[in-house]
Amino acid sequence: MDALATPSPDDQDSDHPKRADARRNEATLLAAAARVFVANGVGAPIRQIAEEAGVGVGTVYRHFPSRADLVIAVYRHQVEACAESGPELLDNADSPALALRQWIDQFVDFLATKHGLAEVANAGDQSFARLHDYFLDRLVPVCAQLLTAATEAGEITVDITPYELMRGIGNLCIGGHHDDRYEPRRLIDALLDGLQSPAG
Amino acid sequence: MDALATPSPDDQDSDHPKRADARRNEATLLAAAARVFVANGVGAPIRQIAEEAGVGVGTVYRHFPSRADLVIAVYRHQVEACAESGPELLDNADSPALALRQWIDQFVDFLATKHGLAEVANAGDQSFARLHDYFLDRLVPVCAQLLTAATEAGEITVDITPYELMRGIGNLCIGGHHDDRYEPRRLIDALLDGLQSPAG
DNA sequence: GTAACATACGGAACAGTGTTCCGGTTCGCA
DNA sequence: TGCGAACCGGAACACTGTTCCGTATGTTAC
Repeated sequence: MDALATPSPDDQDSDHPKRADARRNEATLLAAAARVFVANGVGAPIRQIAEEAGVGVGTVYRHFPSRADLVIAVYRHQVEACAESGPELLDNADSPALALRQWIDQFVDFLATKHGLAEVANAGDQSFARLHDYFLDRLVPVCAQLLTAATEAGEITVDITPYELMRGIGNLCIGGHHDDRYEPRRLIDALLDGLQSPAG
Repeated sequence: MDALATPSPDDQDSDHPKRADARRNEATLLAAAARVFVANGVGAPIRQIAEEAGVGVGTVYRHFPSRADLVIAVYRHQVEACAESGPELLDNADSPALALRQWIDQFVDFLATKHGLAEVANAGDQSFARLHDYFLDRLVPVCAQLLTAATEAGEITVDITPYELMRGIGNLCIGGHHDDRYEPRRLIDALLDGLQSPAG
């Protein structure tokens, strides 16, 4: 769980606060990475991010030991927002199943707008294991809550684990950009229909 | 289309038949690649395949200009078999929808047993574009036939293109091994249920 | 203000991979 | 047997991730 505790800009409140230049560089790196990710996807070379930030590669690795840590840091806010919107949607929607659909829709939006994020977060790529885990640890519980509510309301009739559902959604989003013939949302809708169908 | 015509062991019947050593090496390479793919997945280093075959890397590239060509050659028979079984299943099954399900089940079997094939065939990996195209060119028409039949029989009520369905199935299979918590088939079943559900 | 120390920086260097290229070898044919 | 074409092997290049260490900088104590 807390293996996922990633350095956030404001946890240098220990005995030895970070040096000013270090804090500055971390912020610069986050901004540079965000720009590069938008332009070239989350798989962009580390060197490119270092150059964009005007620092050496060593500095990148010191702040973010793995590329996954960098990606997590860049998208942390959005993932948190997504996680927090779950209970909210559950309270406000007309039905739990609807809330689940809205929540998933939001998640798909997030994945779709991040060039290559789904590919890398869900595929077996070992170097992104931490990213994979972060997404799952943060979002599966939320998904579980929505899924349970929908099941208890009798709206979801098929047995499926929250983990599987999240994986499935993530997988379906792979390649959703740069191919007009493939629109993940249609399949995701069908999948959710299937979970609600009494056919079994 | 025929941009996918891949060198098969027996198309040197042109004016300049391949030399004996070349033919021998191609066969050796195919066998070696098959072994390495099973052991280390289809993403294994080219050097490893060359070593396993006892040839230089240059030889690998001469016979198979891209890694995708090698993968295609290794799995060609199975893909062909899958493609050919489509019409057969349609003839023999109780209903078109059932035939579609059986066909997809077979395809999933194929993907699941090939270590990392789904990852590489469906993800955006540029160097595997030919593999992606081969799968699609060969299987989408078959899928289309089954899908059309099922739709005309009124068993499939949701609008979806064969291309999208194949992509979706392939995507869902990603990461299906080495993770007991994720069983693609459950989601694929749900997806197909969704396509059949009148809910829309 | 400055000395001394810890911290952080930059980028060279190493390792693994894909891909190309070419000198040398082998095959097939006359 | 001799010769040209086809083929082979692996060195060499390009690109990427990752580590390491001499140097520079910020921070603190005096």
